[in-house]
Parts: sequence; C-alpha cells; structure tokens
Amino acid sequence: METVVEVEVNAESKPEVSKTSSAEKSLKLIADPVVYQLVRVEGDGRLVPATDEEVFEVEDLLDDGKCTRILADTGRDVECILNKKISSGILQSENLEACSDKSGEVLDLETNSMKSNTQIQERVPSLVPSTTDSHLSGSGECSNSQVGATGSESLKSSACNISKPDFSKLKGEICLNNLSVRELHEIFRALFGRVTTNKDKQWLKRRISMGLTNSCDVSTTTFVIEDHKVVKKGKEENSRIAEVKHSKNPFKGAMDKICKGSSSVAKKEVENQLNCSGKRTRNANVVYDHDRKDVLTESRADKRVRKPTKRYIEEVSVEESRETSGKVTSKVTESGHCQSSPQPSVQPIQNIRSDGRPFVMRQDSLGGSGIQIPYVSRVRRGRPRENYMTFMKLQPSEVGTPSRVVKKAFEMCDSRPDSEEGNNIVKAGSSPEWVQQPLISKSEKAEENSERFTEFAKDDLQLQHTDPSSYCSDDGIATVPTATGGMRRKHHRIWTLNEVVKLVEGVARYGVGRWSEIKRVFFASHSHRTSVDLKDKWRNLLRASFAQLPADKGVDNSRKNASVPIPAPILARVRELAEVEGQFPPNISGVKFAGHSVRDVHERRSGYL
DNA sequence: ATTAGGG
DNA sequence: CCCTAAT
Repeated sequence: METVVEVEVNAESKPEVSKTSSAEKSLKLIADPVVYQLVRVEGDGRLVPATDEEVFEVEDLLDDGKCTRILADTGRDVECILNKKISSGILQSENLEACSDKSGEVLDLETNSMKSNTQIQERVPSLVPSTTDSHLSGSGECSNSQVGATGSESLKSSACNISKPDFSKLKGEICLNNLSVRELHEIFRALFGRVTTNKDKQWLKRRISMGLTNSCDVSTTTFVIEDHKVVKKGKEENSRIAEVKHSKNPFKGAMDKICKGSSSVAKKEVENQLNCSGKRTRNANVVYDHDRKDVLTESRADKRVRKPTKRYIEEVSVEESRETSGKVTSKVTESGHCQSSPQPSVQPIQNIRSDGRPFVMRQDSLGGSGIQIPYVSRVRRGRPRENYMTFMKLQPSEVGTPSRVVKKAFEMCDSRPDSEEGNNIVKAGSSPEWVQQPLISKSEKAEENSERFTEFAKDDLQLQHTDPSSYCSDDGIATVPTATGGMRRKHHRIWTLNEVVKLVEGVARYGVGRWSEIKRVFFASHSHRTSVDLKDKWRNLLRASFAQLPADKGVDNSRKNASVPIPAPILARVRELAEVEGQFPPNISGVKFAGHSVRDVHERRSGYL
C-alpha cells in the first residue's frame, strides 16, 4: 500500500534563500522556514520521493476543498489527508526553529483529531518518533501553502535519510554502557529507524534508553530484550515491562488518548501523564517550546552528568551522616515513579524530537559538496604568557603566525627564570638511588620515603644549574592543523623531573586540589603549567604510582624507552600523599593486567609522564 | 577564575 | 594536553 503524505523540509535548501541578502536571509528564515514536500510512504514505512503525478494528485485533492487547511496545522493535515486518501502512512515532519511560538491548543487538536483517528491508529506501522510532536504542536501561524512547490529533488535528500526501523535487531541483553558509539548508532537506528550522527555517547544512551523503556527514566542502561519487548531492565529490582513496538507508535500514543477522550478515565490518564512528564499541562504551546528547545540544543541537551566531586561527596556525606537514611530512598522512589510512568502508551515528548534532521539540514545547506567548515586553530588560548608578551613587543610582525621560530624564541625567554628546568632528567634516570629503591613495609614507608624524597629533591636542586642550556632543545612542536591529516602534535611540554618534584611537594603542603595555590607558590617561575596542568599531572602521577605497585618489578628500570621515568621515591611519595588525601588508585581490581600494561604503554607513548 | 573529570 | 561542566 502506497500513500502520499507531506513532509516538511527546511527552506534553507531552497535557492531563493541564498539569493537574498544576509539580513533578509535571517528574516526569511524566521518567517518562511518550512516547506512541505510530498513523499510516498511505502507499506513498510519507508519514505520515497513522490512522483509528479502524486504531487498533482494531492494538489487536486486540496483544490477540491476536501482538505482546506493543509499547512495550518501539521497534525490536522495528516489526519485530513489520511482520512481521505490514505490507509497507512507516516508523517515525517520537522519544524525546526521556525514555526513561531503560537501553537494550537491541545483541545483544538483534540477535536480535530477525533474525526479521523479511528481508521488510522491501528494501521500506522511507524516508529518514527518525531510524529507526535507535530500533533501536539500544531501551529496555526506558520502557514505557507507550498505543497509541491519545491521539486522532488531536494526531497530525495531528506527521504534517503530515513530508514526502516528494525526492532528485531535488538535482542538479548544490551548494556549501553559497554557499547561503542558505533554500536549505539546501530541500536539507535534499529530502534528509531533513523541514522544519527550524534557522537555523544551520553546522548545516545539516553535516547535509546528512553526509546526502550518508553519513559524518561534513563537511570538504567542495561536491558534484556526478548521478542520485541524489553523484559528486564538491569540493576533494578522492579523491572518494568515496557512494550516497545506498539507503544512507541506516536500515532497511537497521542491518538489513543485523544480518541478515548470521552472516557473520563482516559482523560484523567492523559492529564496525569502530561503532568508527569513535564510541566506541560495546558496547551501545546508549552509542549512546543519545550520540544523546540530540545531540537536546538539537542546534542547538548544531555549534559554530561558529572559525578560529584570528592569535596562535594565529603561535605555531603558529613551532613548526611547525621540524617536518617530513609529520607533518601523515599525521595528516590517518589521521583522515580513519576518519571517512569507505568503506562506503556505514553510517549514522552522529549523523546519525540530526534536528531535526524539537523544533520540533513546541514548537508543541504552545504549542497553535499563536501565543503568543510573552516577550522580555526588556536595555537594558544587565553592570555599569553608574560614572556611571550615581552617577546611580542620586539617582534610584532609575528603575532599572527606563531611559527616555530617564535615559539622557540619565547621559550628561550621562558627558560631563563626557571633555569632549573634543565634536563636533569637524563641524570635522574641514571641515578642509582631510585633504581634500588626497595619496597618497604607500610609502617616505615612514610618516613623512609620522605627522607629519600627530600634527598632526591636536593639532588635535583643541585642539578638545576648544571646544564641550563639544553632546555627543551627541540620542543615547541606546536604544529598546526593540516588540511588533510588534521593536527599533528599540540604544544606539549614534557614535565621535567624537577617540576614533578615541585608538584609533589606542593601537594604535600597544600593538599590535593589546591592547584592554584601550588602553582602560585611552586610554579611561580614557570609561566606555563597552569593549575589544570598540575591537576592533570597529579592524576597521571597517581596512576603511575599505583600502577607500579602490583607490578613489583624493577621499578623504573623497566621502561627504558620511556621519555622520563619517574623515580620510585617520587612515586612512593605520590602514593603516600594520595593515601593521606584519600585518593585511591583507579581500577584497583578492575583492569589489573590488561589495563595496566596497555594504559601504561599508551601513557608513555603520549609523552606524558 | 578555579576545580574536577572525561577524552 | 584539550575540552567542558560546575562552582
């Protein structure tokens, strides 16, 4: 069964837009953002471009007056057409930033929908999630009846991005956390029948999770799927059973409610659901706004959920220790109940919008000609270092192009104040002291380590003035992006042993996290090394120090190829400090073997200490 | 601006 | 090292 429905496409792809001036353009985009085009909907839900005959056919249909309000309200349009002519079909509608904020109201929609939904609801096979919003967000304002006005050429581009959902691909246990982006993409496609280009894992997981559970509750990332149904959600006792395939049908979701609107029970249900899934209770306007926001900020929509910082945890835990623990659990269950409503027919609005479109838009605007957005590289961000500034005064012409010469020059300037930064590394690596550093029992470890550590530090200080000349002789490889191969190496500056020592000392004195303090005191002469750098370095040190522990081998000797082996005493000190600070080795038991060697190698290769 | 954490 | 979110 083939049908014809309308599809909106963004006007950005229309030539007339590009002809206008930029000012007009923006105006135009606002005023005339949506164009409808015709596509044929195959029985299986696929969209194919409509032929000219079909376009005319629909136009005739419209001219007949059988369906008068084609573009005034997306939701109604579909229903209208469907009612007259179509036995099955889907509407792929994408009203991007356009359709102003004036939307029809739910009640309006309800009455209009009542007429025709009966025939449709059982037949529409689609899983395409973006349909529902067109129902709920019918906009009476963005009407420009251009049915068939734009050729079917541009249509193809939009249609070819829609693929058939194949839920049968999803089987067995799915643990979203363990999946790669690519795998997530596949699931996404299987689930929504669309290809997404979003690489944000979190976002993908969330979408998929929402799609699978049919709820906003995305706390779970492991699912067991059997026979097209999610039968189990991981790590939750009350595994909710969500019927996926049918309940996901947006038509059914919206229509059911509307259709049965006469039943007071059903009405109530709808209200509850609306209330539950977000402050949109009264009219579609709210829904639309919410939804639109979701579109525009889509990729950023799900901001990375950061786990609380150590300090935060400490503070909170201190507070919470005095409180009753019951409170927390009750809170959780309460909110959890609301978020994941048990009604399987609810299609959360947030879920409706998806990311297929922005991608298409971008493609269209670029004409698919492979034009790349110019990449602006920042060789250095933020305030230039002081020494660099002084150098700039002398060589103003070089400002825009931080060539190697420039870089080298300011690094020489730079090296003067901290002449101790010589490559004492070399000597450090050969010093017998660390090589024979024994592993000592914990009881005497602290004292011993401290002693050795300071000893080392002294040694390091002595080395400071030995050879100041060979400073970072060939560093400054801040290569810029190449048009073909991307970036080479960024401005890396290897950490000298001395710097490491300073850092460790700083941590010892000020504690972990006081990076700015440490920087101020211990790295005053080092114009580079931001507090962030210190933090990063400490993290690496920490890792290194604990990574070495279980290995129990000949400490630093084993890595000869390593750029700068960190002497055992330092690592021991790091470990010691870490324990004092309550820092624990990452993955203490998790990845023991593979993780250790692999990561360690990788670290070395990266050039970080 | 600082800090934390992920990449 | 880079980036970003959060404070």
